[in-house]
Amino acid sequence: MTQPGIDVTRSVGLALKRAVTSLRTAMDDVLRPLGLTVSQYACLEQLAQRPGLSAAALARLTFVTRQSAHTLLQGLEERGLLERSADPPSGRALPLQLTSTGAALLRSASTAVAAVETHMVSAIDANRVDQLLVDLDAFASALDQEAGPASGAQDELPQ
Amino acid sequence: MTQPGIDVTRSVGLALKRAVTSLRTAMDDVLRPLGLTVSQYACLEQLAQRPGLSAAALARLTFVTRQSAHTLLQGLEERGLLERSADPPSGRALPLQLTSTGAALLRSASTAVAAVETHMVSAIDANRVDQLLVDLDAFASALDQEAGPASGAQDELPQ
DNA sequence: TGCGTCATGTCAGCATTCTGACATACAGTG
DNA sequence: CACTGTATGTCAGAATGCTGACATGACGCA
Repeated sequence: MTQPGIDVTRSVGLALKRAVTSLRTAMDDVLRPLGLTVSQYACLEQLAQRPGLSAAALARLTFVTRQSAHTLLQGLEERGLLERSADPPSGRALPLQLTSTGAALLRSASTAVAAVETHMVSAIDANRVDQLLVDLDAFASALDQEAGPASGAQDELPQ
Repeated sequence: MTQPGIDVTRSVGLALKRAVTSLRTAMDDVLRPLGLTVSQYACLEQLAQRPGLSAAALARLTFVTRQSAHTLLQGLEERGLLERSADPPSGRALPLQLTSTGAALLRSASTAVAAVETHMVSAIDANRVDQLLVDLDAFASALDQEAGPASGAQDELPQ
């Protein structure tokens, strides 16, 4: 029973999972009144910061497949929160952009999500936040390089 | 565009998600040759450390619903990796335990997973690991209390 | 010009996990 | 003993995300 080193009480992986699960639940709770899921919010947020993104590019940024992004975007488009330019400027990629309705909804969502994140972050010493970000990023980088490219999604990010 | 505070480059939530996504992918990669998913591995691991657990208790420990655990356990039982005592000692709870086959497979899985986690953790200064665990735990606790009980799963953990 | 490759959008099917619901078994209370 | 409450196991359906596959448009190259 004394295996290599899976002490549950000090597994970083488990601690990460717990934190993410709690965060996701909390975000779900504040986004539900707005009729958004966490994935949908992530899409809107990215789209606001990078208008004209294609669906495939958006998928990479939100760490899902472009198929998943496709169905998700369909729902958002039907609700009038975003629109896709009818004219493909270059290849097949259709630039996406928020409608004014979508932008307004995103503002509410951003405020709510920011409150959740602020509350979470306030649970630790402010001086450690920056270091924490660096460490988490180091984790992702270490794991991604190990497994070869295309770890988070099916392609590299285009930057 | 200058909203409350959703600077993507320094969002703790996003950093957490990236790290967890990368970790999950890496674990999937090493567990796939063994025919296990991350969820299945988590079940086996918990079961090895706490033999006699009921399915519902296992669900709480692995942060899923007992319905999900049920279907997952069915698969593991059919593969002969675990067995449930036919006699309910008390209520309806059927104690679960690993078979020797399951224990052997878990040993391989544990070794593989430990290697992934070790590799991830080695990306940061060893002195910060303990603090990181404390901080992540503080995140989860802060979020859980906010949203009321029953955040991670549908019930509190029985400890 | 024609062909191979790649990225994208899209459809279909499958897997996983969730919510909802129901039956059962025990504990507590009258 | 009967009634209520709680915990568990289990089934059914829906939601979400994945893999696989295909068609299309752009680009590089002979």
